[in-house]
Amino acid sequence: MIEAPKGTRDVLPDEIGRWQFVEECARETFERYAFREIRTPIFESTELFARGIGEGSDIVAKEMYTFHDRKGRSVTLRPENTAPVARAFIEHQMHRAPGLQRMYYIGPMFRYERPQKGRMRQFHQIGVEVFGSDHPAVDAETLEMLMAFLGRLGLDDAELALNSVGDPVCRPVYRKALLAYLEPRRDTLCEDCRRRMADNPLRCFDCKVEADRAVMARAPAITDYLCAACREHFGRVTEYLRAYGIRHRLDPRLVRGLDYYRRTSFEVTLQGLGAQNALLGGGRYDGLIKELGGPEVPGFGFAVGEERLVMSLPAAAAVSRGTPEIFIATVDERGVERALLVARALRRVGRRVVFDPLPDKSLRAQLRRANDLQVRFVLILGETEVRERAVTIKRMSDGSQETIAEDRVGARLAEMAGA
RNA sequence: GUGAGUGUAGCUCAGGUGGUAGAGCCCCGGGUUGUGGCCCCGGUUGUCGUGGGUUCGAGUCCCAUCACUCACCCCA
Repeated sequence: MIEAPKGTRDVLPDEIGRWQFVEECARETFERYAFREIRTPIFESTELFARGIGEGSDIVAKEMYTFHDRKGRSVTLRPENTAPVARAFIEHQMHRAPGLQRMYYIGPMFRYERPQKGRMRQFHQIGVEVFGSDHPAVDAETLEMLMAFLGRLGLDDAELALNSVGDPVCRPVYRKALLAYLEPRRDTLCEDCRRRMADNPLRCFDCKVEADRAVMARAPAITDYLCAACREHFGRVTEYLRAYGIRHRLDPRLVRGLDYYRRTSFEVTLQGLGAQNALLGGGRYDGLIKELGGPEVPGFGFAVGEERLVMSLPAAAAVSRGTPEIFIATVDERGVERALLVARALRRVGRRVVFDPLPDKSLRAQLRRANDLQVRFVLILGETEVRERAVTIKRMSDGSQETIAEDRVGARLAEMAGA
């Protein structure tokens, strides 16, 4: 049997309502803030991610789905979408448009990893990007939009953690200070942390080893090393958040894995997600456009893991949608032909009609099926009805039924449905 | 890439110490020769993940392999 590839899965019709609910909520919320959708290719030149995300990041180093096309070009299934959106921004000279550019996207991403709870090789992200301003109000307003979005989904226990990771002026200074603290303690740290010290000492803050956490708790905090400009920016962001009344936790140990982040960095965590408790992450990336060969344009954005979102949705949000309201039952071939015509007439006036051509099944079996589908009405087209050009309408809620002329069915159903 | 756990019916799972498979749900039919839900009666459903080995005999023991799950790494 051929099965879905490792790390991929089907979202079946029974579950799709939750996905559609989340996506509609996202579109509606984001568009209130003047964000517009952008759709970029699902694969890009490998170089885009190597330069955008950073050669040293785990994503680029070991998690990309990279292959060569028939002409030998190296292409990669996108592992994230900020770099592709930035690429599109540059390619289409969007900095020449007046004002800020605000975009959102919804779609699949790919990372070659061992699957576990909340982590798939093909997963989906809902994300937004704002280009063209480094004003802290952009950070604050986008965060406010994010929290509004989560609120509409009923995720009230989401926790926002916030930090500033500095910029190319102050981060190297902090890095040096952190290493100066860690070096004398190298021997007490775990193997992983010693490795982290070499490539990105800030990652030591993510360590889960108890002893290491104690060491890191007393480590210097990046917020004490920010340059004046970064400190000013971060201060303004938190002020705006206070003005909004948005609950958040300042976490000087919050570091993110992608190289392009500057200044504001944040994530939202939720209980119940398993070991992968980050629901989303984001931040400011003022150097990215330039790095990719574009003009000096600042940016800010975040990406939500849609699987993790759907997983965390309150049960009450499990809306079933578009279910049929009318079922047509027949008992012979003559009835089938009438059923096709009656169904078309009803659909033309907007009713959702299901007709399973099962005249060989007993009426009882067909009604059982109608009951499973939870339709409100069943139209019966038996021998008598066909002969008299009539239709029997059965109301499933109380079992009552009446037989009327076929050409009056639409009007009568409208009355009954309205009542 | 590393570690642990689990693979038996469409689904959820039972099957001490080896004797060639079971329940509930679902599905189908009937109780109602044209009427759902509840109830009752009857019925179908399996290469026991795969391949080897031990044995008179393997769902059960051994080895290998694959898949899934969870965790590490890292991240959404």
